[in-house]
Amino acid sequence: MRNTIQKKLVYAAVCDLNMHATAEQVFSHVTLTHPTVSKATIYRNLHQLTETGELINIGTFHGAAHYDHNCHKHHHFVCEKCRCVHDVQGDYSNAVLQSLNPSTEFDITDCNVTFTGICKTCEKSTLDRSDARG
Amino acid sequence: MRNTIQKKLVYAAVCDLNMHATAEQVFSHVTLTHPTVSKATIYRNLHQLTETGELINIGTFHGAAHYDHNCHKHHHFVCEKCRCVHDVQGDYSNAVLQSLNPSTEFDITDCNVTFTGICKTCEKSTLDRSDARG
DNA sequence: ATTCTATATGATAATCAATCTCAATAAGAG
DNA sequence: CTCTTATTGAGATTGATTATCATATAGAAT
Repeated sequence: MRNTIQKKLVYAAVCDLNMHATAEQVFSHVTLTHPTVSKATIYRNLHQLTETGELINIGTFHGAAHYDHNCHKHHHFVCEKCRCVHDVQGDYSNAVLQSLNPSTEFDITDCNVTFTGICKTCEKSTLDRSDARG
Repeated sequence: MRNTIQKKLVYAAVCDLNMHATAEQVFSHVTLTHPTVSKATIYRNLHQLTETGELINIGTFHGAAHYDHNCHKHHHFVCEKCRCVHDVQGDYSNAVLQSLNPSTEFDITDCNVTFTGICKTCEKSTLDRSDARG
């Protein structure tokens, strides 16, 4: 595994963008200063950095994956309207895993807890619109 | 909302395929007997049936969505190798939600708990391969 | 510093899942 | 049976990601 400048740029972008960036956002950010970096390189490095544990891949169930450089245990909230991603502090995975009956069909090694709902921004804009209607 | 034969076929396919089918699998199954049904119709009806609560959309974080006709509260296990989906009985969402500190940034209305690991089939084939190597 | 070689890159095509478009069809109310 | 409107089929389109492959380069060995 080589420490290329592209890899450093990808990692730096996820940090600079301050949490939860998509591959597309990383691509835009990197190409601002290094216009020749390929999108494939962005994806390849996001993968590699995830495998080495330097980044976390946040699956959101719909659309693009988001990436997080905050690798201490925590969870995420995904807004069902705008699909923005926010941190939820705490570690609920272990509690769930400990209360789980062991399965004979498969070896459960982890559990993903993702919170959903509506973020304050979307909630506010909904209220604004219903106000406007009467 | 009309009760078209296509909608019945889609629902029946998810049941016949016995849990966790993808849109693609539903399409293949339906077109066995009704070759003219369009893929768009499969997707449209899977959506509609999910909205009415007759089906559940199982997000797996990677690849296609799976659909489940078992609508009583339960969770899912996703194998990280073959990405097969299995049921995990119980309802851990409420327990997690109740132990959660209320957020001021967003209204959390639900939480998704998905278990990951390696299924017995994949585990066995891994062992077989390492046996073969020595 | 120079050479070497496997890994990484850039450009782009290909794939995969899902959605959109729109004329034609058909549920189901009247 | 008629009418209205939701639904359909076919295929184009989008969006996210992966694959391909000749070229470039990181880093180890000289």
